[in-house]
Amino acid sequence: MPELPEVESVVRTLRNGTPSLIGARIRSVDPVWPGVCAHRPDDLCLEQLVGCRFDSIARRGKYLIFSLSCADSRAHFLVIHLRMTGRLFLVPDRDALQRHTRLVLYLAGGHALRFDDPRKFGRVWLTDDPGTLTGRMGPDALTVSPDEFAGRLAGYRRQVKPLLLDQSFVAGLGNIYADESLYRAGIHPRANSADLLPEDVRRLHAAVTSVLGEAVAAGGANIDGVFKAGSFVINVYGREGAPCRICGTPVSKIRLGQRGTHFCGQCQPL
DNA sequence: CACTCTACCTGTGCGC
DNA sequence: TGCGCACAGGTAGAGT
Repeated sequence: MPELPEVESVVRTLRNGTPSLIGARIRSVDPVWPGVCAHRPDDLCLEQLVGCRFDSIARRGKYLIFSLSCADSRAHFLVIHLRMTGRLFLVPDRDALQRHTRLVLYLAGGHALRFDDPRKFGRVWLTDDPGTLTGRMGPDALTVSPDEFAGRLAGYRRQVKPLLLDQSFVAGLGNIYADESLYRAGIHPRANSADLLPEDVRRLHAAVTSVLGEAVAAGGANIDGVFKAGSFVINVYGREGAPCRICGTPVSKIRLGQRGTHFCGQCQPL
């Protein structure tokens, strides 16, 4: 399940890996599963990608934003959201499509950018204005300052876990890192944001940015071998009943805002 | 505004 | 063994 650290890892691999996607020109497009393209009314068609060149790659929350140079010399952006199970990689263009391949962009030079996604939740957009997708998002959760975090939080009166998941509050946290951040901060997921003390808010901000920063540095998470890519150690997510690594109390699991929520009742009192 | 529910999907893992 | 079903969750949108 790609959240901010996993998406950042994809960005860095595509940008700095060998080969790099930067500078590559799109030779042809194979929309293996056409539903992968969200295609809102003002969006462009994927066929218009042919001939475009990748100039740069950025991340905004969990969105990947590819800046393109195209023949019509207008600014085009390919935007991709991996959602739950999407994966993106550069492969030799002779590589066989996989069962869950949804889109292939064949590049000049013998490689292809392939998008695989078993659950078909992931989407791509081709647009002149990525702000139509990311405009309402809050600041990036990896780099938000303590003051901005506290200032924005003060505008809400909500359960803190669903608030952390709200991309218009801060962008990039998903279910796993929201639980991990609250655990590190020692804050109960059901706590109301308006009841947090200034020191709680400061600790929560530090937890969010440090958890994400460490996960980025580790190349993502490692959940009992489910995520093989990274080595970030998970403390509560998916560990219901297992002993808290701090106090030994069995990790609790509840449902909060329709989401599985994991925490230590001892270390995160309400 | 805060919240709840539903829809979108399919692989996994459980109970029977 | 095989069947059925709950479950996982990011986001949008509708409803309370």
